[in-house]
Formats: sequence, C-alpha cells, structure tokens
Amino acid sequence: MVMKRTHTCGELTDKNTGATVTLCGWVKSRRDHGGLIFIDLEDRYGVTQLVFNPQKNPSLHKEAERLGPQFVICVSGQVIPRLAGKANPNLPTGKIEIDVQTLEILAASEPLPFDLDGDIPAQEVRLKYRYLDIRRKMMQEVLITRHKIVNSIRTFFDRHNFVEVETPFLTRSTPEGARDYLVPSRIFPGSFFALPQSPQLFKQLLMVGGLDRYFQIVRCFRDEDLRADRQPEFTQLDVEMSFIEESDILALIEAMMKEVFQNVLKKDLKTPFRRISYDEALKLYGCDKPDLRFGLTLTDVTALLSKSQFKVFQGADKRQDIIKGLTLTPKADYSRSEIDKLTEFVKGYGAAGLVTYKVQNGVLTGAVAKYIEPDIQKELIKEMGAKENSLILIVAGKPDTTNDSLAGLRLHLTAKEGYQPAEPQRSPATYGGAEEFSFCWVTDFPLFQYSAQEKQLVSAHHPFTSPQDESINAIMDKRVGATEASMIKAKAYDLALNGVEVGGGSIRINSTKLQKKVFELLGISDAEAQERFGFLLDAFKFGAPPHGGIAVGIDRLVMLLTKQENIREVIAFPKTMSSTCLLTGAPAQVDEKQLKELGIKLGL
RNA sequence: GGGGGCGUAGCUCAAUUGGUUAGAGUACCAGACUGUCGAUCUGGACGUUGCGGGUUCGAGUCCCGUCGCCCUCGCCA
Repeated sequence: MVMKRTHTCGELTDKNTGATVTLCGWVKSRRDHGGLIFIDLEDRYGVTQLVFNPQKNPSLHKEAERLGPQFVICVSGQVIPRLAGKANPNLPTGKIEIDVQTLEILAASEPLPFDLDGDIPAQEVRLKYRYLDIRRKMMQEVLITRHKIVNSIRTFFDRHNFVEVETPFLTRSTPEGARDYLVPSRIFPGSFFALPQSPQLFKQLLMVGGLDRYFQIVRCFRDEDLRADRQPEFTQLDVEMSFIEESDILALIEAMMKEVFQNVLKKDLKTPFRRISYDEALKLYGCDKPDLRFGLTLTDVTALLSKSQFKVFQGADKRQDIIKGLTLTPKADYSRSEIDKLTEFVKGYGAAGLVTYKVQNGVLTGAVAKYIEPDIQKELIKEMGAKENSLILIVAGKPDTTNDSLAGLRLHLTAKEGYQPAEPQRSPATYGGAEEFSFCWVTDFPLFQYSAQEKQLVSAHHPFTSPQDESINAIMDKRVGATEASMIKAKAYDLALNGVEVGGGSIRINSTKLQKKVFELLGISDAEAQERFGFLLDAFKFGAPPHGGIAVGIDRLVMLLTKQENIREVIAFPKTMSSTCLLTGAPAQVDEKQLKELGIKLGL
C-alpha cells in the first residue's frame, strides 16, 4: 500500500534535516507576514510548522494565502532547520520546519462554530458538532486512553484463557428491573424485542454450554433518567466463570485492574483491594459504595439519643428510626448560614432536618443543646469522638433517608473542607488525597430487599443470585418469613472506586430446587418464572456447572482513570441528560409507512 | 415526576436599584506587514437578549408559561 504521507505531524526532528517528506493534516493556524507565511499543520500526532517563502516560490506562496483554518492539506517539501534562535521549545518538532515545495488542498473548511483551542463551548454546541469537539486534543487523549484500557482488558482475558462471545442485542427483557428499550417486530406485529440491560442470562447459558470462561466488552441499554455517571447506552466488561468461588472472581478482577493500571497509567496498584461488608459499609459510610480515600465515618447513636427527652430523638428506636451523625473537628466556627445550607442539603435527601451541636467547654452548645440531658451530652461527645470545638451533625429518621443524607453530607463536607482530617484517630492516614485511586469490594449484600411499593421481597441483585451457604438450609427446609428473609446474605459483591460503583456480580444459583424456593420468596409463580425465563430453567436441567461472574462499567472506569467528571467525556457520541442525540437528532419521528409495516398506531 | 442553575454576537462572557444607542475578547471580512509560533497593526461587519405572554412611561433585568442544556432527589446496579 502506498501511503500519501511519509510522516505524521508529530515525528520530525532535526534528525530528519534534509529529508524530503510528505505530510497531511489540518491547518491549525496561518501566520501571514505578507511575505513569509507560516502554517501550523496538525494531526493527532502533533504539529509541524510549514514555511512559504515568496522569493523562493511565488506561485506556491500565492496558493498558501488561500489556506484558512482547518483546511485539510497535503504538502511535500524538505525538512530544514529553523534559523538560529527561532526554535520553538514547546514543540517536539520545534527545531525544524518544512520548506514546502508542493501543496495540495484536500478539503477546504468553513469557519468553525467554535475555537478548538479556546474555552470549552456549551454542551449544546459540543454535542451538535461532536466531530469537531473530537478534533480537540483533550477528547482525542481520552478516547485513546479508553482504547488502551479496553485493549489491555482484552489482552488480559485472552491470556487467561477466556473466550469473548457475542450475545444478542435483539432479545427478551432480562430481569434487572430497569425500563427496557423496545424494538418492534415486523414479522410479529404487536411483539417486541428488548435491547439487553446486560447479557446476564446469555452468559449463564454459555456456562451451561461448557465455555467455562467467558468475557465480553458489550453495550447495554437502560431506559432510565440520566446522571453525570449514567448514559442510556453504556459499555460493560461482562465476565462469567464456571467452577469458581467468589474469591476467585475478586482476585481475577484485581489482577486485571493491576495490569490495566500498569499498562495504561504506569501506576502500581496495590492488591488485594480492601473488603468491607455491606452492613459495615452502611454503618460507617451510609452507603454501599464508600469512598475510602478519607475518613469522616458515621456514628450510630440511636440507642443513646432515643433516651433523651428531646422530642426529635425520644423513642426513635421504638419507631424503627435511627439516629446517626458525624463529627467535624475543629469546626465549631461554622456560621449559622453555613449550617442552614447543610440543613437544606440533607433535606434534599428527604431528611426532616439536621441537628447540630458545637462542643464548647466540654458541653454542647447550639440552638437545641439545652434539650439534651447533661449525662447524655457527655456520652454523646464520647461516642462521637468529639473534642473541644467539634461540630456534631446529626440526622434522625427512617434508616434509608438517614443513611442516604449522611452519606451525601459526608462527601459534601469532604469536598468542601478539601479532604481535611476531621478526626485523625479514627481515620488514620487516609486523608489528604494520599491515595489517588481507592478500590474496595463491598461484600455480603442482602439477598432480598423489601419493596414498600410492591409490598413484596425483591432481589437486591437479581433472582439468580445464590444465597450464602449458611442460609441455604434455612431457605430449603422451613418457611422463611419476610423479616428473616431480609437477613439472608447473598454471594454478591460490588466494586467501588473512589465512591463510584464500577462493578458488581454474584455467584449464581445452579440448583433448580433452590432457584424454585427463591422464586417462591420473590412471589414469582412457577408459571411466571416459566414464562419469563423458562429457557434458563430448562437449561439448568441439563447439567449446569456452578458459576458466577461480574460486570464492570467501562465508561465509569475510564472516566475515573482519566479524571473526567462526566461520563459523556469518555464516550465519542454521547446522549444529553434527556437521552437525545444532538448530532443526529435522535430520537426522531418515523414515516407513517414504517409504523404501518410494524403494526404500530400512535396514541399520543 | 420534584428541586436548583444556566440561556445575551459564530464562540466565551459583561451590562449598577428596571433607564435612554446591549459592550468586550475571540472568530469573521478588508487592508498593511519577510522569522512568526495565541503573530502584530489599522479598519469593518455581526444581536428576534432561547421562545410566548404579562407588569411598567420604560424589561436583557421583574412576573407567568414554555423549550433547551447542566446538576441533583426519586428512579436506575
């Protein structure tokens, strides 16, 4: 194959002096002195300066005057050293320039809607002209890093004897609980495919198929409202293995991450990652994806403060409420308005309010301090590890909202205070961004959660998740009530990185009998189970090996490793917050003819 | 579905308690200029202040509605 260009715009140095070269690229800038014209020619590898000298070649110089920003050109010429003292030390190619002998304009360009080197334009503009946004260095670097990460992952799994298998996009809904994107069937009007929320069932079938070690880098689709770290279509590393246990999966992913960090970031990642049980995570951090880069842990003071006469707290334990809080030291100087803002913050999570005390002269002060009995005050200060000038922040209420709001408050305060240690004794040496990337496994998730909405137990993970061994007998032998069931732990695990959930998985049930029992507890009838995933249950009749796996969110992982604050930044063509594509205008209406063919009548 | 922020020239932003002709930088156009590298200098052109309504002598500014983008709660592993 004959390449048009002999070099890229980033590789020529004084070592190439004298060589005749051909370069292709975009005109980054033209500096026209009336006489000499300098062109910065750019491609994704770098920038090279071209010179047009009217005395050497008048007609070529005339041509160069026509060149505008972002014209695509191809030039041939000789690599010459720049004049003494005129080198540009900021460029790898700064010691040389190209004395152009031939110029071909491959494509002209209209003025761009925004400056590639200027301030980053509004999201509307970036997404509408995403191809121009991608021309920016920053975007290219992120996309290249993403490629390297994915490439490193593929190489890792290939070397460990995994087989990448593609699974269908046109399929049935999998039991993950999010809304499906539906695709109408033309052959069967009124019937629909669903785009997969994940390849969950297929990967289990691959285990039944004896493939033993499967992985896939695969697109998944969920029709839910978006967030800074959520897109309607996103990419997962999907993994499933047979004849393994939970610890095997964790170790595998740790090894993979270590390799990715080494290959892509040139950083040594410490393994094994920290492990924390779901219960412990909830207790100390109020959430199941704790950011362990810093301390500022929560303290449960339900028992103590329920005894108080203060009616916000009194009898909380009897109402099934909890009282938890955190202590900032030394932060008694928070102003009234700052505290009001924090109160508004927790109210955003549905908390009734925020009770705040300052510790001064060994006692609590603040608007509502007088309602707390002296002996309880003393005990509270002790339990919360507070000291002189500490600020104690307390939320009371339903467990979920209390934990949610305090987990949010913890992150909020940490960001606000710049990772300053609140209490070094209880959170040793974990402040100050000492750790750039803090992975942790959250294990021992509950198998079920009670859904108040449905008045029914639902799967915390998905219905094929195996309970832990000690609970299996309980489930099989006797009838398990709702409260007992909510105590059962699953062989399920999540991977959190800097407070972001980047993965999750489980060991699956491979016993038909146990699966039946779990469906029973979930209120799924035999008929319904057969209807929704009968094909999986059938498969399990024919020798299903014990198996389990995990899925890792590639977009989120790339986002964290490239220090981006939004998932859009690591996706070439992302959707807006309202799941539209500003570039193509999708979703869009379709021809009446298309609808008719699909048997669809709009009832808007 | 709820809460919040933003929307002014192609782009990034400004515009005093509501005040008279809505500015700046950059990009664009024209001209000048032989060592620049964010080139420089001179001049020019560029606005339905997202859209619709209202209050007012007067609205970019206040009110109501609506659309778009972003953040967040719910939702979503």
